[in-house]
Amino acid sequence: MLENRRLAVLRAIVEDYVATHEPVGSKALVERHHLGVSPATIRNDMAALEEEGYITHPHTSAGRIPTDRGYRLFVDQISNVKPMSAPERKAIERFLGDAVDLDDVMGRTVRLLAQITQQVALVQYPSLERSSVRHVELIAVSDTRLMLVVIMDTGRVEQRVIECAAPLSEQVLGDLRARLNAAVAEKPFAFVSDALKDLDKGFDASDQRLVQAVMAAVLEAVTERIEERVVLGGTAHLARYQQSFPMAIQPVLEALEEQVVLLRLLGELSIESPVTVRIGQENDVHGLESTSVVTAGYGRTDEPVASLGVVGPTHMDYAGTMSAVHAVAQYVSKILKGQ
Amino acid sequence: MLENRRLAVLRAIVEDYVATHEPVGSKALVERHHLGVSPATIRNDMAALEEEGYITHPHTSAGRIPTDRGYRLFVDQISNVKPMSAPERKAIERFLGDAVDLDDVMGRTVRLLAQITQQVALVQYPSLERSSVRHVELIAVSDTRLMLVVIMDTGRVEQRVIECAAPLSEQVLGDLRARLNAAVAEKPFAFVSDALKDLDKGFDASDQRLVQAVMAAVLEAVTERIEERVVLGGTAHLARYQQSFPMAIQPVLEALEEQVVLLRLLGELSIESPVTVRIGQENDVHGLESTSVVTAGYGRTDEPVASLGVVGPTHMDYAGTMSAVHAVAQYVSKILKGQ
DNA sequence: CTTGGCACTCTAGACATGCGAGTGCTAGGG
DNA sequence: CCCTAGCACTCGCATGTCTAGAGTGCCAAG
Repeated sequence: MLENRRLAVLRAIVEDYVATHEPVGSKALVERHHLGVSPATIRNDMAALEEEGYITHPHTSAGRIPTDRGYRLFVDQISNVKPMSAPERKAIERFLGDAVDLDDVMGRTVRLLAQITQQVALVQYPSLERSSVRHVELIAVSDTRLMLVVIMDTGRVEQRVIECAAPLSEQVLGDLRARLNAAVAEKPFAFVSDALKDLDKGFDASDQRLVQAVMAAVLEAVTERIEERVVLGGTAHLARYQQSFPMAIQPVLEALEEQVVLLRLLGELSIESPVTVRIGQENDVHGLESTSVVTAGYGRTDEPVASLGVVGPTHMDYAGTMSAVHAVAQYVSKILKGQ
Repeated sequence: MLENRRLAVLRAIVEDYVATHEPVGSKALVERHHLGVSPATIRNDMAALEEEGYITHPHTSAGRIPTDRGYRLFVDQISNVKPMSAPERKAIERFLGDAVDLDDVMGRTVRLLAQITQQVALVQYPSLERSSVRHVELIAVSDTRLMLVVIMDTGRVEQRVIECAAPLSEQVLGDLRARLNAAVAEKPFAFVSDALKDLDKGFDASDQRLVQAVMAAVLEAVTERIEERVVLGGTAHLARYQQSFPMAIQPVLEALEEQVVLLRLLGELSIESPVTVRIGQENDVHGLESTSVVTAGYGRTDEPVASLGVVGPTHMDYAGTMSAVHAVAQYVSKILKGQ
């Protein structure tokens, strides 16, 4: 009973603070939320909550605001991720469904997510997937530089540049191209390594080095954790926060420009929950200590291979954001499966 | 003589204001710049300059700041774009030279430009270029959806999705793929239209619609003003301005998220000058009325086909920014030619 | 045309002050 | 044992006032 009310008080504080962005006092609390007790009682509870580290004072004569720890407890209480309304769902599906290719899907997704949550949206794509090689192309870009293009089943395309010691002969190139395609075309990624094994046998000794370099590049293109793109959108929403808030957006913008940082943010997903939330200091990323990150996995198959999410102030609407992220992740997966 | 000094005064005002970001008064002017006259004289000149609309007062008892028109006059006076130092040039060349593909070149360029100018950098690429088709690939992504991939000589790749009314037959697809490649491979873009003209003749009447759709898509991929990517970097620098300045960055960030806006910004280049500068209101783009944009063209050939630039506050260091933009554009062109 | 002087204007910063929101504590009631 | 009411206290914030200083505009003299 007692513990229950304390939780309710914490929840009320978080909700009010998220809504108003102003420290919330005991009197305002009992007025807005119909807790059946007096302000004085609330004050006692508040003192206890503060003792336990869930809320703080900006200064003595101000109301309370939640700490990171408070938000964490609050978020953990949110069990039921409320679904989106039917018209919302329809709009999302239509908007994403119009996309023409993967880049477009991702571009639309990031805009959609930023729009819905009114925060900065991130989408990472594509992680390595089960698919096969469609076609391999070799292009001589100059005397000693070769461009390798690998087209995947999915329509994804990888490019590599290969430096050659000796000038390239068009004949050898044509030969190599033909054999490469014969060997790897339609092969799933997992078998490419095998398929390439004996490819260099049929070539002159003088061309061996080139052939092996190309083979290595092809293998790298399909097996290595290849270029992961991250797109982001809605950075303008950052500006809104700091109008009413003493949060420096410069370090946030800086962090958001680092691909590596973004990949790390999006990389670690929790297993048990469909939506991962990292609050304030829980992000050990320089510049994002005073923001929260909400992410979810998505993918063509049932186990997620890539992830998307949003970055916002710690005083965000967690329930709404979490459901939006979850919903968008699901719809993107659906779209990808449909293709 | 008189006119000369007025210009000198304007220049001095701009320089001081750019350096300090504070309204500059008559006394400070004569102290810092050794104009051989007294503050009172400067005051008269200032009054004249204000009359002509080159400078203003924030309020009666404050110093003067340049207007957009003042900056314009100032910029037009800058004739000699000062070159970069030798070590700087070396560093630039090395940094850009390490790039592995076009995406990488552009990613590096945008970071470099943002780093040098300490402003927001934009790079647009690639505009339509004189090159030819290397290979065309058709992939059935589902029963009724077809993905078209066109690989260019340059290594650039375009993708299109084609919807088909009837289910696809693998036979027809293979046939079409072979004929397409025979027809367009190695053809410069300009001749693709011709080469495709009679391609649909050899197919069954039932497949005509599909074939024509594919032909149209190929043509579109190579001739239409195809997807122009714009990358941007250094948005964190925006935050710095507004710390010391009452400029809202939200509309700027919003504008920078619109691809269309960016393309328009980068699209219009002046012909006579290697570097284009648009100051304040000269950008008729919503959100960028209080910023200046400095752009330059670049490209594989001598006539520029794409452009890059920076967006910054109107009180930027024009001379430095212009030379940086110019230099980077040149080095990018050089790298592209070298490939 | 330039210069020095002078009166005037306006802002930024310092300082004082009253208000009000909010707290903590203590004594009393269910 | 927990809740409630009341009360004194603390502080930040907004407001108002004042002053110093920077800068201007104008005028008369060189």
